[in-house]
Order: sequence, then structure tokens, then C-alpha cells
Amino acid sequence: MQRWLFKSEPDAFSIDDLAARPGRTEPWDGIRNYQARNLMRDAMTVGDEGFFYHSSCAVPGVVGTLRVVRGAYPDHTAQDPASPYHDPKATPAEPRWLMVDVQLIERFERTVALKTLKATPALDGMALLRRGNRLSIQPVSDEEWAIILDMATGR
DNA sequence: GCCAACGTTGGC
DNA sequence: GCCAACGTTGGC
Repeated sequence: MQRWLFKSEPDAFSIDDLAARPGRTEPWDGIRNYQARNLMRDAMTVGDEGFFYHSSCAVPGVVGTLRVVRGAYPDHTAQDPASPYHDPKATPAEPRWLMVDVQLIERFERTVALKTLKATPALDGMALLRRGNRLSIQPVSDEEWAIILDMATGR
């Protein structure tokens, strides 16, 4: 199983929004970056787990965990002119953009803040912390997963 | 709101 | 294929 980190701006879609969805499940739509799309298409499979990360907010950080419950399929919002994620180059034959469905596993009682991650030497190599990194879906190693989960829950 | 860093676009 | 201009991301 591969582990991931999913970024979202909580003003747009927060972990509480995911928790409120039927089945605590939601399509992770709106990915408009080729590298992130290719990760979903080529490397992500049903059963993979990920961190839910809040970006562009008061306390950026990891706020919970989720599971991939449906593998990559066309992101129809790209073909919807009314969607903020509309892409005029997307068509039914060439959908161009993909999404997966994710289900909430756990909402952490407290955020593991970006500041805390940066202050943890064992996480020095983490993709999230690399300068200028903007990838909205990125791989997380087993070691990073264990460290952050331990910080969040003490497990 | 600022701005550094990055990705994408499009003219040539 | 180069690269300048532009748009976006995201921490602060």
C-alpha cells in the first residue's frame, strides 16, 4: 500500500466537509496539475491511505487520514462550464483530468501543524517541506506516515 | 496583501 | 524548442 498527502484549502473543502458527506466519502476533484494527475493515474490504487492537509489557512497542517475507495476516473467538473475547475480542452473522449474517491478514516483531535513538521528533524526529507513544493498530491513514506500519525494520536 | 517559487501558455 | 509573460500556489 502506498501513502499520500492530499492538500486542500479548508475554505474550499475541509476535513469537516468530508466528515459531513454521506459515507464520509467524496470525489477529490479539481486537480489541474499533470504531475498530481499522473500520480493518481499511475501509482494510486484503491486501499491506499493518505493524510488530509489544510493549506492556505490560519494553521496549515495535517488534520486527519483518509482512504482511497475508488481509483482514477474522469473528473467531470473539467467539462462543466459552470464549474470553477472548468477546462475548455476537456471533452468526453479526452477528459484530460482525473479524480479519485476518498473516504475519511479519522479526523485528528488536533492539527499537526506545518510548523511542527518543520521542527521535526526526522521529516527533513519530506516532499511537503521541500522548498517551493506546490504539488497538491504527493507521496508519503511509511516512516513519515508513522511519525506524523504518532504526533497526532500518540499511537 | 506580499512575494517567492513554480507551472503553463504561446509567439517566434 | 526556447523563453518571456503570465497565472497560481501557499506560507507568512
